[in-house]
Amino acid sequence: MSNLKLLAQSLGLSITTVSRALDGYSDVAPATRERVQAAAQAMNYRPNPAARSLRRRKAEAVAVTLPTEPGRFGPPIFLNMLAACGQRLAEEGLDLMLLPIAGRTGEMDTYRRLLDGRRADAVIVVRTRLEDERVAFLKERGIPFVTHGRTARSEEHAFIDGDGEAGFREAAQMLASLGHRRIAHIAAPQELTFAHFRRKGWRAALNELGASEALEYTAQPTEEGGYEAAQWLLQHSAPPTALLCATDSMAIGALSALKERGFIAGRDIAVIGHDNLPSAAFTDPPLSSMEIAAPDVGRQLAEMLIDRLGGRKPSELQTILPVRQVPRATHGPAN
Amino acid sequence: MSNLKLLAQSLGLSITTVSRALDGYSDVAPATRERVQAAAQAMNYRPNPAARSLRRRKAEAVAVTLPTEPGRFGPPIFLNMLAACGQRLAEEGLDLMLLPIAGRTGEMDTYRRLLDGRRADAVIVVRTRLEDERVAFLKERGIPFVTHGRTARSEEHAFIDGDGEAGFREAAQMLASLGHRRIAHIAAPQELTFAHFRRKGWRAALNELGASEALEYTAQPTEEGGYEAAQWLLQHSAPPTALLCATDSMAIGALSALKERGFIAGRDIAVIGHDNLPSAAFTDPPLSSMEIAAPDVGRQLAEMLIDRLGGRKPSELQTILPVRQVPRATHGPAN
DNA sequence: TTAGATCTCCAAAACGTTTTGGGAAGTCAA
DNA sequence: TTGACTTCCCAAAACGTTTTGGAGATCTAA
Repeated sequence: MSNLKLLAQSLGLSITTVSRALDGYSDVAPATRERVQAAAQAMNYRPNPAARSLRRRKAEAVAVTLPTEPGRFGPPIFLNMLAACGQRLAEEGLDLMLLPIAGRTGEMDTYRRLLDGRRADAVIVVRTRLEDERVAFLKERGIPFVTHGRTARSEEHAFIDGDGEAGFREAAQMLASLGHRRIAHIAAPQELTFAHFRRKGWRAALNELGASEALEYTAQPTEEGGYEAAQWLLQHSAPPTALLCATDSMAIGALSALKERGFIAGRDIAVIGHDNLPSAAFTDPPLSSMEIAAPDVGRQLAEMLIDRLGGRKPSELQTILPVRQVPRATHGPAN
Repeated sequence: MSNLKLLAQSLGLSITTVSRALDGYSDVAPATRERVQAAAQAMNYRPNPAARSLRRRKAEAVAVTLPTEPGRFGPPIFLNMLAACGQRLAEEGLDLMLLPIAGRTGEMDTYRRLLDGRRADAVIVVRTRLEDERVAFLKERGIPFVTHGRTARSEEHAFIDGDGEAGFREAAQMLASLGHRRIAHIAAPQELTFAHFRRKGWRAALNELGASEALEYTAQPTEEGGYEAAQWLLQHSAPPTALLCATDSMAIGALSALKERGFIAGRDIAVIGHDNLPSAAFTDPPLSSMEIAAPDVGRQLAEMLIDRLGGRKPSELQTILPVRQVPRATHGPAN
């Protein structure tokens, strides 16, 4: 409603001085600055964001693109993470834009539109794949970005990720120490980075243990996928005694398949998931899981974006967060 | 990168003409228009959004404010709804901004900042309460908005909502027809609109049935809340034979409490939830639930916002979507 | 043939900031 | 007293659109 011109008039100052006073330049007298600040407060002045970004040639916004295609979208906590991220960004005057994209094909179109149109100064890339063309595109254009999850070329860009590899290795080792020898993995599609690392951790543990066979089944990271995988694994000639699942959603599906066959998880067969979903504590039996040990991934993500926009180098902005085991009742000893 | 000036120069036309040609005004010759369009395409021209909204005095954006306070945020499908909404808005050239807000107090501050700063042309209000100060504020300021969920003064504003009342009435009636007489309700806090209507539907059914008592317990709409509620209800002197839960999350918590007491849902006691969470089909036994019968709530929400921005009256933009029962295995007959 | 209507086009003025390049006092040192 | 520095302020030029208010042609009707 009110703008710099009005403010300047009412103060008997020039627009320039008012602007500089509010921006904290040193070339305005302390007394004037205070006068200006008081008036701005009184008139409830807020700089017009459009005018500001037109002049500054910055959008003052960060975009996160959401692949909507495969129906479901990641763990439910995801929105909370975005909210936390947005909250921190807001403190810096940055808006968080949600950019949904149609299919895998439309994805790059959206990116181009986004960047040709200068609608965002930086981008958050989620649901990263090992070979991710979005990352390639952003790097080529020189747009600052942070990925949520690593890629095959992580050393070249900023990212934040949980150490799924260590988590799964640890979980598999624990299962082994409980006497399990046939520890199967219910994997998510391997082009997804998180799936790749979780599987890798499981494999590493098996290798260390000198396991001869490594039973696994890949499915969609949903309850359906986990159900299907468990069914397949259980009808194997030498069925596994433990199921290490890429996600809690899959683990919940697996639990359902086990129940159908009369197995009791934690007694007849061990099950462990990842994500520590809110409902994980309320499955029957309560699901053993693991989770990123940091309470504020969203905030850290925001912090990295801010640093990146401030010119900090990508190589200094690479965070791998430790994963903590959340043992419950589905991972008893082997029989 | 390229702008109207460059485009105009390369075509030997004025900026005005180029602008009007691209905007489809009738005062530019068809031949010229085509020439301009071709050139724009070739130079990959995109209007600068900041300049455009500065001049048009519109933000070309819609904001949705996310209460982050009570930790968890609504059903997991919520993000998908937002994505669908954003996708439709994008077709109209509108951005979707995520505005996280700290506490209930910070909420109004954020609204003020948002609107004084002209950062959004319209607002989506989620997690509505019956008496919602956000709605009052927006109405007073005359900002177009659509609420996701009704309020006590719904007739005065645009909203989209599921018919939870009918859904819960129907569910209670079905339970009664199965012989249940003590149908308890696990309620969510009644200031939340959805909770109010679901409870209302349950009460209506009980009244129609001439039930003398109406057992209920209110808790947070989480698994923990449902667990706590079920525990309380079961130690009643005349315990219920059916639990009608405000949300699936609560129902999942309730299932866990039942299991602990050795009850089998669907045989010893009936349980029904609402939302049809992805995991509802994989609880043990699979959870009977209900859901909004429309596949595209997000898109409809976007459509209403667009209409509202186009000047359509709120009274014409009020959608109550039917709720469909999703019967599974937790609602057997009474013993 | 001419007055008016119709077609095309355009110069210039916004929109509200930030930033550049000073300018006018006042201060200090010599 | 003078010249060089500071200190505090400002006019004007961007930034890239859209919109206003015409101006020249060309066409139409009498």
